[in-house]
Amino acid sequence: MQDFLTERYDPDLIEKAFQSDWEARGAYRATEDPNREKFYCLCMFPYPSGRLHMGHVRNYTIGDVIARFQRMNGKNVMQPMGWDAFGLPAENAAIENGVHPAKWTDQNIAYMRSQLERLGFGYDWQRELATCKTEYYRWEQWFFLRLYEKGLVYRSTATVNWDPVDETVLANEQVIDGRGWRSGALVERKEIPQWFLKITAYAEELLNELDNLEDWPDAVKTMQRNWIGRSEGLELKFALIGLDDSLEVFTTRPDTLYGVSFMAVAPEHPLALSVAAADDTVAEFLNECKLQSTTEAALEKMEKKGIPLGVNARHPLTDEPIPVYVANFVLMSYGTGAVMAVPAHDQRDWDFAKKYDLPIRPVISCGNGEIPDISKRAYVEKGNLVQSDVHSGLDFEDACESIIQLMESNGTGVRRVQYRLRDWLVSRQRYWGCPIPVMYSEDGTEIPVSDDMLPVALPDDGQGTPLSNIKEFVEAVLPDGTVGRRETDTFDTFFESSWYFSRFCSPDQANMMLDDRVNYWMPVDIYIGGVEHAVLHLLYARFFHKTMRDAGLVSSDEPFKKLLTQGMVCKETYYREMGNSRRKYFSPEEVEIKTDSKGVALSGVLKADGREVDIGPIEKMSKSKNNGVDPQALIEKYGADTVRLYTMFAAPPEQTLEWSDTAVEGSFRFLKSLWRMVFEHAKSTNQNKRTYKKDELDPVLGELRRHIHRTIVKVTDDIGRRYKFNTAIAAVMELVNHLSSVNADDNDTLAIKQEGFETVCKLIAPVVPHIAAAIWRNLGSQEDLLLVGWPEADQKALVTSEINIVVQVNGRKRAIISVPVDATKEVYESMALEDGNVKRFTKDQTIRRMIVVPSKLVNIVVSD
RNA sequence: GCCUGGGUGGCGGAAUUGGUAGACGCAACGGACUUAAAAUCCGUCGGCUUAACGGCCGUGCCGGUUCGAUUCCGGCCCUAGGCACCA
Repeated sequence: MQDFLTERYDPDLIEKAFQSDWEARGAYRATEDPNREKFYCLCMFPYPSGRLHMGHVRNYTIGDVIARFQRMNGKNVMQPMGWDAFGLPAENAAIENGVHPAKWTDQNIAYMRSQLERLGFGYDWQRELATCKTEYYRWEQWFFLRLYEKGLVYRSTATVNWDPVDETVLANEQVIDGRGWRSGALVERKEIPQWFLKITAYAEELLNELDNLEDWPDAVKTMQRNWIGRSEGLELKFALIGLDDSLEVFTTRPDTLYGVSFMAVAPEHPLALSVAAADDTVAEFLNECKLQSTTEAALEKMEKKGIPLGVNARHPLTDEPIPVYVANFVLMSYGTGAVMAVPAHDQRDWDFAKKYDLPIRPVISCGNGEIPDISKRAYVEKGNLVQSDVHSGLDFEDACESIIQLMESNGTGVRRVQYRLRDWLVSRQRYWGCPIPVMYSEDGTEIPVSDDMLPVALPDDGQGTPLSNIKEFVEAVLPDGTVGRRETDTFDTFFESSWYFSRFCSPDQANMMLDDRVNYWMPVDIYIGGVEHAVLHLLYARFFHKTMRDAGLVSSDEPFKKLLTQGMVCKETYYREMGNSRRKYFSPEEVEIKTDSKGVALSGVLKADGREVDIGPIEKMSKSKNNGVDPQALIEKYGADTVRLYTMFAAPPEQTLEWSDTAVEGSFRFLKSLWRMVFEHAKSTNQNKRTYKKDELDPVLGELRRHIHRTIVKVTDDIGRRYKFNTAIAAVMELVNHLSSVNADDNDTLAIKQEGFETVCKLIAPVVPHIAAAIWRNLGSQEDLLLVGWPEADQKALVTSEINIVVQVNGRKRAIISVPVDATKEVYESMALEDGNVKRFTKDQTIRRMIVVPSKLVNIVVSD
């Protein structure tokens, strides 16, 4: 390996030299070793979209910093990388460019792998996997069959977005303003049979075990709790007058039962469908509902509408007739698909009742026992019951208890725990996914594919068309020799991403899904990825892991010990209005920004035509907003270390990072000047190691050495405990500034500076491994920086005799004084009172109190 | 609409357990070097005020708790992410 003793910092040369050295040595290969403490460091694997984006760079740099830090601290580190390779974009590319999804995906993987290598990430590439390969997905087909055997899989109907022109199912993102993105046709809701996984069977455990995930962010745990949405209440039947049937509803407010003034069912509810069969007005309303979006957000935001079904239910306590409506805001997929409405005590019911002039009957009193004012809005607080027959006067708890018991005793109701969480719909009507291993006989009977027929491989000739169009795939010979048809749905890609972290432990295992090695590495010690995955991916992965545990494949209860949710990478958007509320977005490279003297962006001009563009809000870098900054260009201009340093320095990992091109320059400048300083230093020491006597340093060098060791403490804590890489880097910069300000060339100074630079090397090695390794050599060390341990602070160097404390008068800072470290409370007080500026503010005043916080401050409370 | 975050100088951010608001960096401005530019180096840098020491105001807005609040509590505004077929 060459030396790098040049004055000029040449990142390209250095980085490529070390990267090929690491590769040749297999420096990041991980092997199981029961005698060493393992550390499994994992970043969410990427979708191979074509090129890395800044979100990837940020994500993987965070992971690499942590992995390198843990390695230097003696852990047996495993950091793998793979590809979440099934998904929609590959199908779109196939349709648009005529290239097969597999080929498109493989090309993307090859290019993106080269980008990751160029960034110097310490991955064990021998463990690389891609979910679109049969070696991977055959095992999830195998495991699906185990779940099928256990009854955790079932088939049922569910709503999809249906494009009536293209006759195809659309993803939510393919529906734009209610129309299909290619055909432009109005999209309809359609019910089709699909496969589900019974995640609700694990709802209780998924909820309870959140309490044990100490190293997960509270925000994520709260989101998952709310998503699971456990609630206790009453499920009860309202008999339908004149029909031999009843309507089941669930309520968390049984105490408001006497206030029910109407009922509402979802448009897909059997009752609504049967009425519609004979009633054109209702049928028309249901058709209208069919044009509504299938997303919950859209359903909640739209105008609440309903129509009476001409059917009445009987109130189970008062026997009164209650009108039944069909309403567009009731979700068939939540609860029973029907609700009882209490307009006096629920705002949405109140709005609906006002609109359709339905009775609003208060049954809950305010604090003082009075009937609340419900003329302007619903009264949603809890309180004592009124106008509720024998239950009047009871409080919330007693009323619920008493009403539930009454309903249970007469057989119209039952106490129930309800979850908001719905079963996981795993079917997708797509080509580029893992085929669901089921066949059907002529009469429609499900026949699971037998293990020895696995994998059910994707046919090669699909070009983004659904599997149902490929005759050779659909037709299959059943075990009894007759011809049946294959299931043509493929799995949701969350299926693949729910267990890849376990497969990384035994990626080469050809005979089993997982082997013993999984229990050495799992659980993942730290899992790093975007906050946008806080609920779906992370909940599915937890669920899947538990089903694997119950199948005896893994021994841990939870897959991820610590979770670090990384913030988005954002950037300004540039666009022009194109009419009918459509916008055309321009990429940052296409736009020139004019700023005022303070650097605030005033206007943007499109380079191509010189005309102005609108500057939009700062948003997550995305294809649709065309506001991505290409990391490749930055790597080529500044090198990987600068890109890594900037992304770690600009913001703490959890926070959104607003991209700034100019600030990158600052990170490059820091590395350049560090390089030059070490070069100058190496020249003046002539590569001779110097020693010094710790006890005989002059005060300036003593302070410098204290700073070196204080920085070790700070950086160790910032990276190892706080995961605040930005402040760790700031602390190193401060130390470097200090080192550069000491310019003598006597023996002691050079020796302390040597100690300082060596420390800087080790402290920044996780962030900028290439330059750190090169500088390390320039400092004259023959050891390999990868094998050098993390520095330890010399406690003796940290000792100081005096400390600065703040003196406040009535909570306002008036002075900073220096006190001996071992000063008593009395010394603090008398020294504080002696200060000149403090005296100005205490003169002619009476001292009421003195608050002393040792080694921090003294607050003198005075008054006239 | 619901759930979860965030709001601090011109900008990114710091202040770790309620104890010095603005570390570190970017931009800007002034100066040195240079034929010139770039690069580099030195200095200034929240607002108002003061000859200076210093003082007053200031962490989205309104209110509260406290000797002391960017930090805790209540209400409001703005903003980002998620909302089950983007991954």
